[in-house]
Amino acid sequence: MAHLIARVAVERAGYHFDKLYSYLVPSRFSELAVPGARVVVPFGKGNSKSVGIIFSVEDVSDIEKIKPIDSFPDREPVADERTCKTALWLKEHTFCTMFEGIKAQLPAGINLKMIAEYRQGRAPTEEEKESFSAEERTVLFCLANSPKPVPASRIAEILGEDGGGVTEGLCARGLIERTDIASRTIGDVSVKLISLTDDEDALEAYFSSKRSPQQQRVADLLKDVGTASAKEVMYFTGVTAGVLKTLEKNRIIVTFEEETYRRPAGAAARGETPFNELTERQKEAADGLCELCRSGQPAAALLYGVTGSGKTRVYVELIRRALAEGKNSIMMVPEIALTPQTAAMFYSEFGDNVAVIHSGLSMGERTDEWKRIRRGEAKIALGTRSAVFAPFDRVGLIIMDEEQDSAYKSDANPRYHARDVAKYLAVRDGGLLLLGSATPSMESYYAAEKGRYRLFTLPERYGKAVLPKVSVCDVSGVTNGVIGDTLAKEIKENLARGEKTILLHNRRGYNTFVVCENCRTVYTCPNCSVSMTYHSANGRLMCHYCGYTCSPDVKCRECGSGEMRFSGYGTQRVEDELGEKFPGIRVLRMDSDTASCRNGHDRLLGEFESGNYDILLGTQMVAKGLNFPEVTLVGVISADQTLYCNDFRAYERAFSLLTQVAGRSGRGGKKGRAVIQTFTPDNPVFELSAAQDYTGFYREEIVRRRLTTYPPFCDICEVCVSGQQHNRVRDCTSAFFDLIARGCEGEFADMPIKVLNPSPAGIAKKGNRYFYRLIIKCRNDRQFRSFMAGAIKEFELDRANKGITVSADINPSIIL
DNA sequence: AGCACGCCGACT
DNA sequence: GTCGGCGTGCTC
Repeated sequence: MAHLIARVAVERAGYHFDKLYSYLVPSRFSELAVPGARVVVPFGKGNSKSVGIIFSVEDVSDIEKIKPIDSFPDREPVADERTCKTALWLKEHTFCTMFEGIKAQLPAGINLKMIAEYRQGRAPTEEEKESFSAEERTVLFCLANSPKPVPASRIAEILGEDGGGVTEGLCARGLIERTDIASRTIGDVSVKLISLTDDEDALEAYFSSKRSPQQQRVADLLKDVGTASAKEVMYFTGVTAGVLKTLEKNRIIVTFEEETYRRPAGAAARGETPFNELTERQKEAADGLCELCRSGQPAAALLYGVTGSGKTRVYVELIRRALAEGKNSIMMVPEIALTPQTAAMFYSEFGDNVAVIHSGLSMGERTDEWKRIRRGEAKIALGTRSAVFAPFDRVGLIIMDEEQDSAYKSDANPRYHARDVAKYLAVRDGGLLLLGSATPSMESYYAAEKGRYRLFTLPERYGKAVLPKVSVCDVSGVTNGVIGDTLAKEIKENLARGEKTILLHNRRGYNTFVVCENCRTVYTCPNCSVSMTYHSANGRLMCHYCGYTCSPDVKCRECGSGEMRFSGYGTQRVEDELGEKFPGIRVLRMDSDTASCRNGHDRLLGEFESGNYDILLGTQMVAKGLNFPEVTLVGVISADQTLYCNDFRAYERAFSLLTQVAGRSGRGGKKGRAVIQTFTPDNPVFELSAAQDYTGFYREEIVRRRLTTYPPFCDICEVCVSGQQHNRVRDCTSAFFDLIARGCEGEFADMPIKVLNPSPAGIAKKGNRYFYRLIIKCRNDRQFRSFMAGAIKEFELDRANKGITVSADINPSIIL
């Protein structure tokens, strides 16, 4: 007799034992068992429940050792065969598990987690009643008084930190019973936001009597910033969730789930008509690209257009033509550029044909948009990196704007690059992949040069806009602050004329480090190997990596001296300096401290655009994608951290950043200026970016890359090893190094590969975990990937490496 | 990772 | 003679 068997990718399978597991399909589920369907299955010795995805279904006669599927949580499958295939592709290329490969393609929030619930079991005997511990009594009492099963998290809450040993013991004796159920996770999508109550009288009344300094700090912070996420509030004030709960109970703070931006209704977005006729050059590019797209053959093209040349105009034209032919399009932009304005622009052009995939959408909205694509109701997906997984059955056109942007590379499992996924899809569906940029990545321009991508160029700025005048200033002599004479003069001039200025500074906080006057030791975070930053907003020292905060009254850990000097400039201190040097100046500061509540970013930009501000001061986030015609001056406080950060892509990134920043200035009719401060004004990067001379930069940089053998002349594979104990992590990294060396001898002897010596990662300790890494120069082909997959499995299987985590990242965006 | 099985030492 | 240590192997 034949039995229906499902081959399932199981969530709880680790990389080295990740494969399809067979499960019996009970006959009542036979209709539901199709590829892409989600299932709950027993897994492992303890048969604890795990979520899984069916990859295939088959008939088998021998069902020995095969466990049955527990249940189907959904009415219809969440994925399909193509999703499964792409998952296998992701596994091959990024060393993730099949389930992780599936999960990456589903909208966040659709995910199920298995959680344990407890209910009362048999009645205890008299002797047992005598012998219960206090904790056991608590648990039993709680379950006896609850009509519904109690989730494990609740029990953990009641018992404090524990919960594990106690419940297990009771379970084993049958006094309580455990069930695993699938529950929708919500936490990762919606954000709990907090603000102070509107009732000012109640607020005053509450704080008129003495309250704990923790509560006071929370109130002060919220007075300062208005609204912040619960996480941020804890981050800034160093209080725990309990304090927030108390305040909520007393109605001093209100909490709410963030309502993110809704789909703007139709064309109501902006009054202007954004799209004029195509220029001659734009038309040429659009025609050529359209032809590639129409061919139905896989193709890749690079659209290189200087800032302000109207690349977006070409994208829209292409999408319009693709749509006319009934083809689906994916339009990707870097996270920072996906603003409600961008979305509104596409809605007004394409109406309901657009689905937006954005981390800012609520779980429901995101799933809805995803479903509209799946049902074929939307033919254009607009979004960030994850939009590459828009569930079209076939995609004709994929556009990546600012393709060099590092946001297209995922730095969590699966560590994919959207560009690589897009290539895979273009080949699969016979589509066109279009990469657009004013400063293409070295890899892409090289490919275009070699003829692997078709190259299209937009060499002129659109309309009347002219290149800004760029001054590069040596600030090595500047002692009173970080704003040099030239920049100060230009700011003053802009103030006098009533024109707006953008200032870029890459460090947040007030003082970027604290150092002992006596022994010169920098005060670092106890959990991470980074210096503590002083924040004036809350008067505390903060770690920007793990969120640890403490009072600024610290003593040196080395010599015990209390003489600590606060030093280094963050955005908060620059803000102060501006206030001192230009009395009455109106500064809007934008960094992750002020912009990290959900719509903070958009809100601040809106305020700058409409509000009465003279200067927008911020970190990276002010540099990209902004388009304010009124801005006539852009200043970079220091270009040196970007330029000299020891990453082989530092020059490329600096060039891109400076070119974009300079391109911000003078977008309207007026001529713009840019001031770039540095200690090394002679670096050729400055002159090249000032002239917006990308090809000049490319020609210099490509020589350097060739000489030092870096991409595009090889691929980089970063193996990251981490764990709790420093010594073990170091030793296991060497072990991995040896393992690779041994592996290279036999079947892989002819593989081009160069393994650099193991070294501590740039930030060697993060949140009490130590990180080491190995850099491998290689050629990312099938042979190398199968070699690495084998090496990782062997490493994980070896008991000597127990408790150590290893991950491999091909062409990571940043090597620090 | 997480769990059960099994083979050795310390204890009743 | 038994309880429990953790080394070893497997996950349908």
